[in-house]
Amino acid sequence: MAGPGSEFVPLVVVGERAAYLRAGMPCAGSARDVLAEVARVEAAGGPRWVVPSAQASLAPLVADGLPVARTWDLAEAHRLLHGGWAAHPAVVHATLAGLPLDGIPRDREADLFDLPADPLDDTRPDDPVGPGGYLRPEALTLGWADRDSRLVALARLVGDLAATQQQRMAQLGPRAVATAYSESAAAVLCLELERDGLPMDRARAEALVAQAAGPRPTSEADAARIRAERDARVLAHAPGRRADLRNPAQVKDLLAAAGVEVATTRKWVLEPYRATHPLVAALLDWRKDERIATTYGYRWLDEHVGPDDRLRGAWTASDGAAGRMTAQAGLHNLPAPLRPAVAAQPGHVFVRADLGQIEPRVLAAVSGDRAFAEATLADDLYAPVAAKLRVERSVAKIAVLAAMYGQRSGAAGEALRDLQRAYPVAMGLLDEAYAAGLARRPLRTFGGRLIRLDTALAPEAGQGGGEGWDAARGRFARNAIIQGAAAELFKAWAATVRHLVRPLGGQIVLCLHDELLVHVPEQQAEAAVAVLHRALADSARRWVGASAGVPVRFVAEVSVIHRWDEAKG
DNA sequence: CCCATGACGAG
DNA sequence: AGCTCGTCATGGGT
Repeated sequence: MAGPGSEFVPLVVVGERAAYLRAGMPCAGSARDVLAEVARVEAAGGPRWVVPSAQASLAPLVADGLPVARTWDLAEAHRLLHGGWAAHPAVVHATLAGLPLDGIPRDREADLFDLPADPLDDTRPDDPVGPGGYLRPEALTLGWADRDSRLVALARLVGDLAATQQQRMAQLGPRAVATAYSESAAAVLCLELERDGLPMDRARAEALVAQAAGPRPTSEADAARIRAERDARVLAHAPGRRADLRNPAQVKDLLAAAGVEVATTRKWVLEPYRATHPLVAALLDWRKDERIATTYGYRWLDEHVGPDDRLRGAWTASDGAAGRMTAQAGLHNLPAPLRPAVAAQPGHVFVRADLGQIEPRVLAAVSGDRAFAEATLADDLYAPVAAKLRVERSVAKIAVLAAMYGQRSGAAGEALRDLQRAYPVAMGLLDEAYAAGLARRPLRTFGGRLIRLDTALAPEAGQGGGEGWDAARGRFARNAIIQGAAAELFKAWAATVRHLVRPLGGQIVLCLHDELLVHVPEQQAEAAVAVLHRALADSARRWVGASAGVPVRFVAEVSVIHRWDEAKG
């Protein structure tokens, strides 16, 4: 008896029409009817729904609150297999058919007029693949898919494409297939994150914005006055001079007149001068406030925090580089001073969990370095590394990070050489990645994601650039295999947590590279804490899988809080 | 109006 | 340290 999810069911939604194909039997019709049927099938222990993308096919189901459990996402699978971000169905199809991408036909009409076609027009064939072998540009519009037979043909094609992708994944190994599952789940999670938003304390947010940006302006003129006052507090330290603080060149001159000569006015350049002249300190503080005033101010609140006090932004499951999740509306770069405004709803708490020392632990896993894997058994991985290298912990930490990210400056020198001797397998993997970057040779992450280096950081392939760009590409490659693998483990963890907290009435409300924020009724807090730990153990074990010579330990710090700033800094 | 750049927030 | 992302403001081009 096949378990849930072992059955693959292609599902396509085009405007108001939809179709799926189960065991060769089509179900097609109005989107409302078909999706109601999908919900019933899902509730009865669903199959794995094969979709062109979660965004295109599952958005209406997610909007209705259906917790779609298992999917195969053609777009995410494509990004995994072939790298980059472009994953339109036409791109997926052409790639799998071995056709050049620059031959993909464009149909302006389909873009502009997404309307049902004339029902008497029977001149167009029912094959979604056109005469040139490419997917018809109009195939995913109602202009073409306006009748059941065509929707079913489309679903059949989607199923075939997924089958081909699976074969290619399987050639990469079982881990790549598992990664395709969790990447697909992440794409659904992205829709849920966007639907549910991040709970906010609006009054607190307004107060925090006011602290940095002043009171809410009542008019354009009022706004200008407040801005001028903010500027004046900096310019007071440079009497007799005028400068536009938003113009780096003028700021540079202003600083020079005060005796502070800098090449650029970047924060990390100025920071050392903070104490040398009060102007520098005032300027740096001004920039902090200005950031909140312009980017995270009242307009941001009004635009992105809904009437239900939830902060919402669009999410993507994988960026074009190493495959991390991204979010808009400032969800991934909320300034620390605003974090107290992220607050659980009454009767609820946040369970916050973040992965400790995730990148070196991932390095141990993906390299299979036995000695380094042994170090992961410690709560603090750098302690055993320091002991082995006979150096201070801080030195060991800098050396490990330098190895992973390709530091050029600084003095990690001798420790780096010792690191090479102590953990040759892990360091060798990093060196291979660096070499691949130099040679523009593509890489794959542990989970099978293709890291393309022919286009990355290339001014123009072949010409120019020089050593600076080559080395930058090397560092990018070195970092991508770690960052990318960490993103895969993170998403596998998140997908597991998503399933396990639902019965508790909980939901993931934020994903932050190595951190999960789960919103849960307070009486379920302890259960959720246990879930987060268990989910990590399970997903890490599945993810590391057969390569486990020595087990690699992953750890999560989990805390129950009411406001986001409560847990450790 | 588009686009590159500088600056900075987060991990 | 090094890498990724998103966002805003400026200023040089069209």
